[in-house]
Amino acid sequence: MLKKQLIMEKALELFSEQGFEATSVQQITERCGISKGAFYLSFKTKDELIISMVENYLQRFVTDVDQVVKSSLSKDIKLVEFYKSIFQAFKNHAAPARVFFNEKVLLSKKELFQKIIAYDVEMSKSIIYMLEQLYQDELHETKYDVMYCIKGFMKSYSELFIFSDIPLDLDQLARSLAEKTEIIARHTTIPFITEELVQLTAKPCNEEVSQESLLELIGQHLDGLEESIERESLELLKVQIENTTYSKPILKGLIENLRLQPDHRWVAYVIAKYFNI
Amino acid sequence: MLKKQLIMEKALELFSEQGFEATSVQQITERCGISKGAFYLSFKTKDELIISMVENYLQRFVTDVDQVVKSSLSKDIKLVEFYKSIFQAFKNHAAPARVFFNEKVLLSKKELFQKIIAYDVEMSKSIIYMLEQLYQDELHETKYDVMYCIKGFMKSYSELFIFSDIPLDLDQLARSLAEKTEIIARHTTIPFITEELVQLTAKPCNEEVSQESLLELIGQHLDGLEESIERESLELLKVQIENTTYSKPILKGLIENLRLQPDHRWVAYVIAKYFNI
DNA sequence: TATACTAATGACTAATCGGTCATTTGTCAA
DNA sequence: TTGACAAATGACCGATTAGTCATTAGTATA
Repeated sequence: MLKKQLIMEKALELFSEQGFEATSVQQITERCGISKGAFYLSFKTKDELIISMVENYLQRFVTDVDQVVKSSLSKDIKLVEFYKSIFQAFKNHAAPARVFFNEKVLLSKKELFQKIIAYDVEMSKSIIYMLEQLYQDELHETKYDVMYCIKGFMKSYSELFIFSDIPLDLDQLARSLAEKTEIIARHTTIPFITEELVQLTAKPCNEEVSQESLLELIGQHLDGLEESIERESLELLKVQIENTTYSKPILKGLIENLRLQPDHRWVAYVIAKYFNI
Repeated sequence: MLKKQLIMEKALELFSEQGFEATSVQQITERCGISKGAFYLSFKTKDELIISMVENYLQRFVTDVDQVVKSSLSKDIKLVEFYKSIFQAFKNHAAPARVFFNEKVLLSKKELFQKIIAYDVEMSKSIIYMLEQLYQDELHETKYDVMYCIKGFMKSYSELFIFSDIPLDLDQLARSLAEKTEIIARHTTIPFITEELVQLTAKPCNEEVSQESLLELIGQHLDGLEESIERESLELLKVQIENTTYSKPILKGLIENLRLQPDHRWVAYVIAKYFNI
């Protein structure tokens, strides 16, 4: 789908310049050099466009970071590489960052809110994974606080990339923040963020996932999905939802199959939530 | 002006629910129980409303914090009280916080952008004042980094108040963050944020680079720069600024020569901006 | 060349927007 | 009761919006 990509790119430019609500479909199609009708061949509504964009760009950001975290880099340099990859991403993709990290209008649309939260949770998990790897048992109660600090560093320092194009030394920035993280991790004694708190913020809308809406979501995903492990997993899960049979480990495995493919991460997240996994 | 206050309050509710662009004047007047005409007796335009609101709420937030900073509290407790006042404000005024700290659509309106930046600068100044008071000469080069960390803590932890209404122990939060700040201040050795950088972000980025200031900057760089490709490039560029002769590709090449050397990256950036390259 | 089919168009609609202004309502002193 | 003045109204305006659909253009097959 080349057309879809083109629209997303140009729309991104406009959203980052003017904001989502203030940008009209007309403007988007003009910048693409296509007709208004052509837009609606690619996306059913304007909302569908922004949803696709969130999936496209946030997905990439989160998985990029996760890749560094899960890489075989030595402990000495992992933290530095972690920060370097994050700010490299902010530098190269300042426009999407501006839109998705700042435009919280998006949060008034429930579906998007959930999705953005979900990606934030993914990011948190990556960071926690890294911290456990780096410090193992040294961090007990302060693990989640260190995670919050890291996210704070990201938020604060990323503004340098988002609101200006001053040339910055990424290496030094990464080393500087790695040192700060190290210091915080080694010396903090007063915890505040508990595991319980993290779980609470992960699902602020304690809205239950209804069986009906979940089956519909799965139906949509199955459409236009060719024969594959993912399809089979999804079909098995669908049966499972209608009539419980398998045990938790099997379910978890099936969901994990889906999670590997970026396109299915969201549906995997929702199913996991439904089964409380 | 009671009517003005009423409108601002109700508008704030709606903005925090739906965002600025997505909220119509009609909706505001309906919630206020007044007519559309009455709205325009208080505010000339919808934009004037949001500007007034920014002034009203951000003003209060910044001055509240500044009051604590400038107070006669002892060093031991000042940091804790600083954080307590900040999160107290976030707790009590979650709605304005949601609007003004997250809705960066506002930034597409130039006048507002400048104003919000101005308040951010005020906040930074308060924090720096506090750090100088607390640590005096102990912090040399890392002063601005500590300030960025504090702002990062604020951004990260404030989400707990903005996106949920979980009951939280403000005292422990403040003590926890005060400890983190203390640790960072005492142990950081690798600085990243320089005074120059802070001044740059304080200025609106669209500012034209004047020929005069540019020549001065180049002059500074030429001093203490021995004979080299970089020096020659810089001298050629200096001549070029005073009297255009070369074509764009040549200029770009000369600037590129400078960019390779970290020390000259900044001057390269400014020159590129001057020539619109 | 004729046919069949998809991709693309842009005039069109109904709704909504920010903003205006002739008119009505409410409140005084005389 | 009247007249004068300000406060408040809401029908109305032109512009703009998201979204539709009859029509046309382009392309592949027969």
